[in-house]
Amino acid sequence: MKELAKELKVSVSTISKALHDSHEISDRTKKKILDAALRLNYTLNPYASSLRKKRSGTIAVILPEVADNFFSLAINGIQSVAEKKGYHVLIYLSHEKVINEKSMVAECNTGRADGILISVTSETSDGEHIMKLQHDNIPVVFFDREFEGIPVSRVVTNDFESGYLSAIHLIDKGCKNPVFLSISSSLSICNKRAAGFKTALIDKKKGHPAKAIVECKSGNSEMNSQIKKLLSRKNKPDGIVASVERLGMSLYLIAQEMKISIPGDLKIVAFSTVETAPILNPSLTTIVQPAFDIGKTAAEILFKKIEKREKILTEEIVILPSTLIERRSSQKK
Amino acid sequence: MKELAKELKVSVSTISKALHDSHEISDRTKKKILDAALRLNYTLNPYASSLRKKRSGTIAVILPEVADNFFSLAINGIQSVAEKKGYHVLIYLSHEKVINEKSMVAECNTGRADGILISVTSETSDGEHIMKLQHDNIPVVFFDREFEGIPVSRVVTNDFESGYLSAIHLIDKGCKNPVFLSISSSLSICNKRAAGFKTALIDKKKGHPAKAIVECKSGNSEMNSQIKKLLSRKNKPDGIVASVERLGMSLYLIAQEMKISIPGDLKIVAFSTVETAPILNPSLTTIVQPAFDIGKTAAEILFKKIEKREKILTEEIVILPSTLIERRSSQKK
DNA sequence: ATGAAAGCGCTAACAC
DNA sequence: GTGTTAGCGCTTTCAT
Repeated sequence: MKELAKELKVSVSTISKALHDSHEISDRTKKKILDAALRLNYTLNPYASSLRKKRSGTIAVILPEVADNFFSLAINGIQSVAEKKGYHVLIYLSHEKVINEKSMVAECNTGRADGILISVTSETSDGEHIMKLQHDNIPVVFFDREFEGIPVSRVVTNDFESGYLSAIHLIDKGCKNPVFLSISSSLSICNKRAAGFKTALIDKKKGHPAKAIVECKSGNSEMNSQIKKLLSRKNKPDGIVASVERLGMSLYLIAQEMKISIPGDLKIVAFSTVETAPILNPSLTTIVQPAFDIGKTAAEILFKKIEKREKILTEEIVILPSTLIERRSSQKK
Repeated sequence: MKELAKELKVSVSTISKALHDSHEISDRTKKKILDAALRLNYTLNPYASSLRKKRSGTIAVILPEVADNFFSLAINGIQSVAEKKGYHVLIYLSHEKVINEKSMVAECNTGRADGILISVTSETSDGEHIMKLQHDNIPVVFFDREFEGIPVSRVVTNDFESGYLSAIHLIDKGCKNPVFLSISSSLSICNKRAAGFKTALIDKKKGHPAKAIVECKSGNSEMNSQIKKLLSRKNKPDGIVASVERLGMSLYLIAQEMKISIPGDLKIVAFSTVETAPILNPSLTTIVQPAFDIGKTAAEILFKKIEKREKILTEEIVILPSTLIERRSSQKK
């Protein structure tokens, strides 16, 4: 910048202003400076700007996993609005470990990001680290996987209703003993789905509400053996709702292996955005979350918070509904 | 930092050194400083450090799309090594538009990132923007989708051989008229796969090598109609290799719609890492790229370049082989 | 409309 | 082992 200034015989402040298209600078000077910058291949140093302005122009996204269609789509939504705002996006993958999540949150609490979007791990059992962020005045918005009981804005789907609906669907299709496969009893979205499911059984007086929620630790080998046990016990279910995509996939593989016929012996509904649902064998009935819009909306709320930098900790809650798409895996005989 | 210094009655440089665990500082002082930092909730400002050190501690990844299993897995690989190195990862999605790619590359050429990993769009037809990065002395490594003809390190899979193998596989399974569905004639990985395919037909004197490569523009509606046309023309193929995941999925959906029996009337092999391959209807024969390792290796090479900051523009090329996994979609009658 | 100068928070060279 | 100081590249206030 100094070089540029010398070259053009103007001051650095003039350059800075010109590069920011300030109205204080004449068009002629602006053009001269812009041209010279281009010619000399000069660009502002973003970190010097950040340091001076105390804004990084960056947001961080902390999420469990990117190799999951839901999260990929959500990132697309987030990125679409960040791009429009001229912001950069840092991605952190917690891999479902709360210890990673905490250190990542701490990393973001150094001024590195102007705001954080977060989808918590299935282990996350307290919200202190997240509250600390807010306390230090850096805006946070949950997308999809919220942590309940703390005043943080969030964009989620209608988990309870979807859980309810999934049970009704299985009952309608003739299931006598439907079961909800939960991935974690500390993950609130999962619990809400489970609660909706259970409530439906009670309302309709079907199945065994008290025994209808089966928890299945993630981590593949253990998960698989738990599913196998479930599918071979005496009062085995004739209908299963998979609370997350991964469980649905495992269920299919295991059913195939155990030669259990879907939907004949077992009907399946999965919470999932997986694109291959219509071409699976059999095609899979899914409850599809509006992943892109969840990400997009969460980012929009975050930017609203970033832009009005007052300390208004309003807790905005947006609920975007999921859609049940019926396919062969839950077909009535 | 100044506050901390005042509080503890030491100098700022002592603090800086202590926080970086310098051997110049006594353990007692270090502990005192670390404790106080924790107590006062103090952390280094990363942008001030970046400014001073002329290193950002950040790498950028530019890729077409994250909602694609291959890229998701590659990101996991990249992130795993970035994390180990204590680096942060900026993600940019070009959405297959070269114009986006160019502006993203330019963004990265401001000192924002210490190195760039890039998988080019299917539109990218020159490497100038990328050469400019290298010229400005910021290291670049291609992962998977390289741009050929410029001296940039790259980590790719054995595309030619895999293409060759895919043709041999279809021929072995009895196909008389196998076709390779290409997504773009400017994407080098796709061309290499196609070239391998064609070479196999020539070597084995099967099919119609000159007409065996069919290009299919991406962008969904057009793509679908092109596939339909292919599947209903007079000399329609009895075997297809889908050059990328998305094409394979579309092919399945359309075949289902058109009631074409797989593998009876049409055998399919897809370049894909999709997890649902074994539970598709029918299960899908895939050529699986080592996505995680491609990302991981590319990141490792990038860090090697970042760390030895000399201007050695050695062009390192790593080829990690793909694996053909045979399933029902290509089964012999 | 332009320029001078202070300072954002840190690091590193050097002095003690 | 600890302190002093210059300066990274920029923005912004104030002066002209």
